[in-house]
Amino acid sequence: MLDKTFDPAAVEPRLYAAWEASGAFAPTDDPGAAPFAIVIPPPNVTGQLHIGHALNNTLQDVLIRFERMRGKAALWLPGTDHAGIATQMMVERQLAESGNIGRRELGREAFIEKVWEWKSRYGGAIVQQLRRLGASCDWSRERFTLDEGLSAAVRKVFVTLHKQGLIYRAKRLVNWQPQLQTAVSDLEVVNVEVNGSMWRIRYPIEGEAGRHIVVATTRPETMLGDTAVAVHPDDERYKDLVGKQVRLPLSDRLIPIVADEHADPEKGTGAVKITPAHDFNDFRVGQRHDLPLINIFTPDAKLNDAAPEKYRGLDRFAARKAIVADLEDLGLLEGVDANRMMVPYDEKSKLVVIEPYLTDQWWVDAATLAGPAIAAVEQGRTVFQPKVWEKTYFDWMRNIEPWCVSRQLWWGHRIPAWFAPDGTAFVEETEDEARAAARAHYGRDEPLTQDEDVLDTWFSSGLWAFSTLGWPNELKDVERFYPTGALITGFDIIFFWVARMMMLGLHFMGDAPFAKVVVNALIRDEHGQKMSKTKGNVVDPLELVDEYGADALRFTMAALSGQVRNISLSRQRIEGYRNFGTKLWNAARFCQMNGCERVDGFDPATVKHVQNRWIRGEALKTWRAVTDALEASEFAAAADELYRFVWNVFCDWRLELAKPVLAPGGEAAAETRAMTAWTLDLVLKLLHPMMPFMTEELWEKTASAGPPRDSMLIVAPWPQLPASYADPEAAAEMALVIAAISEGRSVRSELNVPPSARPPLLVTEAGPRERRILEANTAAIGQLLRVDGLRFDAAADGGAVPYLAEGAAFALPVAEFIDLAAERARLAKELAALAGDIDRTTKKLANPDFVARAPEEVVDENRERLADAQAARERLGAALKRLEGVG
RNA sequence: GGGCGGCUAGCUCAGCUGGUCAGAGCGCCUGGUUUACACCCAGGAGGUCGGGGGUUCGAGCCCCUCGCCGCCCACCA
Repeated sequence: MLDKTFDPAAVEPRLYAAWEASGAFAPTDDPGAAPFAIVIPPPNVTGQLHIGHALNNTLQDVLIRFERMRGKAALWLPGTDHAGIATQMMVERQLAESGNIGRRELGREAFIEKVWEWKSRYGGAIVQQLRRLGASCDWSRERFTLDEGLSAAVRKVFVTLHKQGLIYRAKRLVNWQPQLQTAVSDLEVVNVEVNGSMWRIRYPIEGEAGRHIVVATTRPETMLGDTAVAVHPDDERYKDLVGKQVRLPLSDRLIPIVADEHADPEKGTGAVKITPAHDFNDFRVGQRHDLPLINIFTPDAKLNDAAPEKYRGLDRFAARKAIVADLEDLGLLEGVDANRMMVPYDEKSKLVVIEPYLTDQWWVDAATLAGPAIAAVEQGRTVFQPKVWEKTYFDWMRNIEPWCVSRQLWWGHRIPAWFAPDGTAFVEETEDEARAAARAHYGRDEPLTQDEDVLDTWFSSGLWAFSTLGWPNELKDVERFYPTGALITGFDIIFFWVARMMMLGLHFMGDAPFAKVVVNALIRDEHGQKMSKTKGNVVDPLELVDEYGADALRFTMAALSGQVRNISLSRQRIEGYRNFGTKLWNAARFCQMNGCERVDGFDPATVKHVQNRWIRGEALKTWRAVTDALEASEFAAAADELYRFVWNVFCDWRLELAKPVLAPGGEAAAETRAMTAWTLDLVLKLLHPMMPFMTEELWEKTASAGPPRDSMLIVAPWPQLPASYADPEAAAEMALVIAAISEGRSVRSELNVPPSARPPLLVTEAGPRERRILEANTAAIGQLLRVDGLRFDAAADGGAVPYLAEGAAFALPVAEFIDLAAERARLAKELAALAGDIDRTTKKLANPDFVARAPEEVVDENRERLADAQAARERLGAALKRLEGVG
């Protein structure tokens, strides 16, 4: 006998181990099986499972379990990302905390050794946590972005793109992270609005004593690198100054006043200082006017030797203070205003201000690669779900900038470029090849040194969809599983990851890496607030698994996944779905107690009893809805349908109505038992992708009753139900029964009580309402109610049609009439509602426009509704009158 | 500055191509425990679908407009 509740803590580890040991997670070798692969969005090795992972990986698992049951060669390929910056920062911080020497003192090799050490110790955490969720990944293929195979892919891609001219080295302004002293990409910069100041500074005009031009700036320290002042060509105020020079304060350099469209007469003073080495706009202005670039910063953003001596070595913010003070002393500070402004911060720490900085870096020509990636989505070869994200994708892709892929870090893929003493770079997959290339170039051996830099983490994850399958060395699985079936991921990495996978996948494989991108919303707390450590509203998915079980969390994730932008998660919600599991568990328990065992060779097509024909049709509908929903990756729709079917159809009605049928001596009892067991089995299968543990457990627990199970549920075939299972007649009849019973209060609680033990009955007379209930329903609930006036007429098919003689005495459960006043009020209210309905419909039908112009079926529908309402009014009116008599 | 999304019961949200669309879960109120389930059952209260205009025989659902809220992008001195 099943316990009263399911005990996830006891069951989950055991079942997971059994699944894993059985090899069920690996794709079948059956050559006839259609391949279906999902590559996991690789979490950072340093990561801990958060609620977003729980959502994302639950959906992937639902999908992969579904496709596996459907007989496909389903592969869910797991792995982790080395996460260059994040991991390096974390290990560095730990070194600092434990009082070790820093990275630089340690040296590159020793430091990387430390990181690997750290990875081997803690890197397994997140994959273990995925197992707790029930993720059915093929762990035998687990990958890491720094694995040798994936590194080979990185080298090959880099070299190929370089040879194709799509990767190049260039000296440009980059987003410089001065603390880590590395370049970062545009995406790794976040702009934050802060309170700043705008200083107005007088730049004296050379040769016109006492005259000056006032420039406005939020970053006065950069004036040390100014090489011009720009004004708009049409700006009358400054027209005569164009071509003249100013004497740059503090530096005492002469710089020109140039006319450039960039200067906006509306902004600041209309005159803008130009610092080409420290501002992206000024860089472009500088190029137009052939201005020199003066870099005034060291890599850690202190002033360098290009600055006047007194400022050298000062941090940029200290320098700002000093410069403002000095300007004030010189009487060159015209004023200062408070200013709300956007300041670029480092996306990871959100603490370090990013500095535009002139360096040599490697760039990917993203605009060229973006073309096919845009076309693939335009042509629908890859679709985003929900579709609104396509616009985001297009907007970014169509305005894409060159991608800076080099990072001045140690943890990552070292760039396969070797420099000769003259600075020439030889980009090859191996040092030997580089050497050979150099020899060919120079006609002799030259000493080569490899580029110190590593690649952006997203460069290697951009290859994930095919590098994990073995490319470039082993193509068997690439051929089999690429393109993958679907990518399920969060919207926050559409640019970082999805876009790059599209570009690189199309370029190297010729095909988009996935047919569909399912984009998840961001999970927030129950009030729609973003989860954050400072707010203290972060929920740990593993705690939720401990508390409610993995199935409850998974089902919650699936059910909430329909929310497009934000998902509000509350414990109540999870509790509700945990309760759903318990409900199913108890339904199974009920089946067990009532001997509803699977019967060998049982064919639902042959059932006779109306309830059984009905539930067969309902099961068909649900099977279809769930299958369609999962096929369309509409996880929420599948979850809702199953919730509704299990609770509101199977438990509320099927099992309740079956109770009298299952009573000893019931004619249809055997058939009903078999049908109930069959339905439960179907539910277990349909629910398995979302609630794998409980369903597998029930599958196992019901194995001994009936014919033996041939396999675990995880590899059980997805059901195939014939359309002929539908039975409109039974559906109509049962709809009537359900409606009738619904009208009678407490009838359903009566169903729980054996006839002999029912409470006292009140004898009354049959009226239209009671007749309707009983006549519609005799077969199903006849034995519930003691009926004296029940008669039977011969039916055309030889059966018997029950009817209630007018005025016959009959009995209803006393609860039905226990509160006559309430019943009267209810009827009165219903009548009022009907009156409104009748009124509205009558008016509608009286409207000639409506009758003439609305579709025929709509008009007919309204006519029917009116007739029904009028009939109901009569019926209810009579019932009310009768009740008044009784009261 | 540009773009996108949202504003539907106390809360969190469903409502697909305009014609039972005014819904669900939770919360709240009332009543109910002899053997599937109190993680339960039966019932109830509660919304002029952000405001205003328009199109239509008919609009949460289409158009215009206003108002909030959120997100993304952007070089604004």
